[in-house]
Order: sequence, then structure tokens, then C-alpha cells
Amino acid sequence: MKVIYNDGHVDECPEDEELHVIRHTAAHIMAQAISRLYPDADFGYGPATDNGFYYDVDLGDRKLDDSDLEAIETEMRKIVKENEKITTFCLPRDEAIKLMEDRHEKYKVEHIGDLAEDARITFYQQGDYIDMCVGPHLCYTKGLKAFKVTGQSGAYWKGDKDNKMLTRINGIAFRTKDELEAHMKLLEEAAKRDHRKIGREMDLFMMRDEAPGFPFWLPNGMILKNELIDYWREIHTADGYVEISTPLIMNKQLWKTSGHWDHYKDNMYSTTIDDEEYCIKPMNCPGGVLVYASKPHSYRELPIRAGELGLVHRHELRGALHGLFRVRCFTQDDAHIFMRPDQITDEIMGVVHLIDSVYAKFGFKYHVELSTRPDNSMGSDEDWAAATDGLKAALDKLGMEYAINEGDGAFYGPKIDFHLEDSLGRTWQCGTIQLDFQMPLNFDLTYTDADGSKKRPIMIHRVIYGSIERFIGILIEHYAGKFPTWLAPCQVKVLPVSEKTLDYAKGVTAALKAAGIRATLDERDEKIGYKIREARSIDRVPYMLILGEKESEAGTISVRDRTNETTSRSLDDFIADITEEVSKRTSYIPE
RNA sequence: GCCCGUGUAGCUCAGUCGGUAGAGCACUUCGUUGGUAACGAAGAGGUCACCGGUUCGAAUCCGGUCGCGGGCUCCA
Repeated sequence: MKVIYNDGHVDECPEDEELHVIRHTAAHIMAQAISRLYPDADFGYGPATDNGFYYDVDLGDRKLDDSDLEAIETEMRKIVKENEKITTFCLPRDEAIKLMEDRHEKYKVEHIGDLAEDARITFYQQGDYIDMCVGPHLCYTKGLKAFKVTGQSGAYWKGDKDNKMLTRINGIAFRTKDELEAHMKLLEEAAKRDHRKIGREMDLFMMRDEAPGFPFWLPNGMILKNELIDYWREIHTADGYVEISTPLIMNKQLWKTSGHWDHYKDNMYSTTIDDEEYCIKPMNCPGGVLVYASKPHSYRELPIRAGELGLVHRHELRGALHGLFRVRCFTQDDAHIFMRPDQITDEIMGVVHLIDSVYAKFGFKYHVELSTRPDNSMGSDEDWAAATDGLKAALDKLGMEYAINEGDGAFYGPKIDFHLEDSLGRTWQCGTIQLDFQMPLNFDLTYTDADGSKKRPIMIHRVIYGSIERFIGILIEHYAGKFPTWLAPCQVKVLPVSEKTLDYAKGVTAALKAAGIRATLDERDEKIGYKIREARSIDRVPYMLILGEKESEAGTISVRDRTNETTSRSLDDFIADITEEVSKRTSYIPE
């Protein structure tokens, strides 16, 4: 694929950059189409994205509807068909500003003002459309072979909520129609797996208008939640953690000391008790700190690893709420590790190993990012540097690759974020490891060192699931509701063929339950095909037992699993196998 | 909080030009006793999100509030 670079030379494009160039060119073609249809349009930024492109446009008071988006797409197809030649040129700063001013591109003029004094200001042109851009681009508009305008939304100019909101018009683009088609299929599949839909179908959780952002957990969802918690407790106990639980509501003074009042006030719910102000905890750390501070500690005791399944409440903006992915009340699988400076690397490595083993259990791949000091943060530069170096040292020692996320740390310390990849290739931020010198300082935490002197411990905050609620949402979509047997709310559904074998089915169900298996009996007066259909498509059970006269007479069971393979076997055999599968928490890696 | 869209039965959705509501599934009852992805019939179920306005009359038109969806910002 040939592309034109901003110095005017045409060359073969490296393969891994092709999609980016196609999408970026698609953005230009869309802008050209928009400027033809709406000559007053003022253009902001128009970059390529993961699957396509967008352009932010100021359309004045004009509102677009679906037919307008169709018109834009049609106009784009026209431009592609016209096969305009794409050219490039470079202007000195003042001439660049003049050109953009002449074309009434006020956002582009502002953009030039943000660029370095000596920046090369390059432009690309196709027909009478000119856009300031570093390129490269396709050489002809006909190179755009597969695209779609997908929708519109609002977006702040330069991403700043104090700026004007522009209209963002989104599109997707691929190399070929087949690739575009495949992407549409993926979106369809993702919609089928939507955790809000499956959560309703499987009776896992519900949302109510009476409590926006506060999920209700139904019996089936509680099974999932409790299984995840049991697993969590087991591995943490094995890793030397102890468990604590701290109050949901604590005096506002505590939150002032911790720094949350200064840095997190807008997200905190509060209440008044006996004329005193109290806050509902948005994080668990101050509670954990009070537990540590409740008695003196020796250097010999450290590290202390205190886990807490803490229910936190945060006032999230209502426009941000989204199923279980963004709620106002959630359970963090938190832990705070209090340690000596010489223990930092080992402790972080220990947490990384724990996180790695949990993600592997669910068949997730993941990547790691290191987030550094944000603008609105507390503490000295030296402490931040030491903490950041500590995290880097551990990652380097583990030989892990990581990207740096500048300015994205917590207000009290830098963090390592784990982004896991689900079965559809989407990524989610779940685990984090945060190193904190501030909280121990604010609460004057100490331990007695070998020489009898008081020393300041260092603290790690870490989560693995992140939020159990969000993690369950991710698992629902990852597995499409087809949970591995150890997690499945219903592990075995017993389906009598007719009323004649109902008693036999009752006996089998009772035996399964007695063996600790979550079995339910479908007693309804329906045909066997109907019961199978529902057990598969709604309940999504790992195993169905079909029991008719053949089985009741022979004293056997007919087992149908998720692959639709059906086997005839003895109940004792089946119980032994499923018990082993559950106790080992055998992974089920979704297709 | 901001932009756009949207709200009708438990779920998925129809409802024309303004004339006080409809389907399928689910549910209940009855019949049916069935063999691996939907057995048949009947019944019940709605202050059309809420508040206000226009109108002889509003699910329908207008305004506001709330919820929901797609984004922005933010984030576990």
C-alpha cells in the first residue's frame, strides 16, 4: 500500500501502520463530506481510533439525526468514487495561521498556537478540502475501501470539560469489506453477551430506578459472588494474608487526615450523626490504617498483609453509570500491606504472582501499565520518585514489559495497573498495586526497628478483581454466561422426560444436592425438547441430566454437556467427576 | 455534570392524522405423558416513567423532572 508522507514523498507503508493511515484518511474524507454538506462546519480534531476514526465538528446550532449521518456516508462514498488525488504541502507558521483563518477554521488556528514555535506545519489536500495534518495519508481517496459512519456523540474540545462541546461523528474503517464484516459480527456477538441482558436472563442481579447505580444481587448472582469470594479467601490465606472488616461510616475528621476530603470530596456521600459529620467510605485504606495503628508493631511482624472485602460507595456522575461496569456501590477485594522499605520488591512481586495466578484461572491474558504522579496529589517529590522506582524495580526484576501512563496515579501514590483481555479481545482495567508513603505519614504510623528506633512503614494498596461487581460483569461477557462449573449458579439441571419418571428425577436431584452439587429439577409439565432448550439458552447450565423410563429402569443417568455430547452413565460416577471438577475449580476457557 | 437519542405488560416490541391500548414469549388453569433446542387451548396481566401545559379530548403535541442507551469527562 502506497502512502504519501508530509515531505511529499510516496512510499510503501509498513504493514502495521496501514490501518492507521486508512482510518486517518477516512477521517479526512468524512470532514470533506461534512464541509460539502454543511459549509459552516468548524473542524476540531479528527484522528484514527482502535477500529475506525472520528471527527469533532462545531456545527453551530445544527443537530444531526440518523438521516444526516446517512447523507454524510453517501457523500463520502461519492468522494471515494471521484478518486481525488491527495497531496501535501508545508507552510511557515504565520502563513499556516493565515490559511486557516481565511478558511474560518478557528479550532485549527488555536491548535497551531499550541504547537512548538519551530514546528513544521504541514497540510494535506484533496480537491478543495485542506486539513492541517502530519500524515501520512493514502495517495488517492479510492484507497478507502471499507467503512461506515456509525453514530454521533458529544465530545469536549481538547477533552476538557470546561470547553465547548463539539459534535463527534464516529466511523469504522478496515482494509477490506471482509474485515469490516468480521468487525460487525464481533459487535453483534458482544451485544449478545451484554452482561445486562444475560444478568436479567439468568436472574443474577437487577437494577431499579429507585437506586440508580446500586445493584441488587439476586440468589443466582450471590452464588457467583460467594464462589469468587471463597476462592479469594483460600488463596489469600495460603499467601499469608489476614482478613479484617472496617466500618462503612466514619467521622469526617478521619477523611481529612487521610487526604480524601481534600482530594475525593466530590465523590463521597456523607451523613450527620448526633450533629457530627460522617462520610461513607469511598475507599478502605483509612480503616485498614486504623487497624494497624491500634497497637505498636515490631519490625519482626512485618509485612502485615491485611485483606478486606470492603463495600465502598462513590458518587459517580449519572451519565457515567453503566450496568455493573460503573456503579456507585461496589465491593473491593482490597488488601493493605504494611512493610519495611527492604521488603518492597518482594512484596510487589508476591502480589504480581497472585494476580497472575487468578487471571490465568479465568483464561485472561493481560498487560501492565505503570501510572505516575498526577497533578492533584499529596506528598514530596522524593517520596514519589522512591515509590515509582520501587514499582519499576519490581517489574524489571520480574522481567515484565509495561507501558508508562504519565500522571494517572492515585493521589497518594503511583500504581501498577493490570489490564485484562477477555474472550472477545476487549481490555478491562481490574487489578492495581499502589505504593503509598503518604498514608503512613498522615497517620504517623510506626514500627520499632531492630535498634529500638521508631521507623515509618510503607504501605501497599492492592486489588485483584478490582471490584467484584465489575469483575462479575466482565466474567459474564467473557463466558457469555456459560460459567465454569465451579461458578455456575446451577451446575446440574435434572430434566425428567415425563411425569412418569418424576419420582426417579427427584431421587437423583436429592442425591446430587446431598453431594453438595447445585442441582435443580425442572418439574414443569413440558416436553423434553422445551426443557433442554431453556436449560441451555437461558440457564446456560454445564450439565443436563435427561431422565426417562430407559434410565429409571436401568438405574442410570443420561448426561448432556455443553458440547451437546450425551453419555449414559452411573450417578455415582457423575457425582465423583463433577465433584472433582468443582473442587479443582477447573478452568473453562471460552471459545 | 455535558451532547445526542430514548421510556407502552415481567421480557422483546407494534400502536397511522390526537378519539381513554395490542402481539409474541414468560405467568396461571385445563387438556396432553412426551426421548435430546419451542405440545395445544383458555385466562389473568397496563395511572402508556412522573409532573405540568395545549386541546372538547393526549400513549401520541409542547415544557420540566427522573430513569435508561450511545458517547464526552471521570473511574474499580
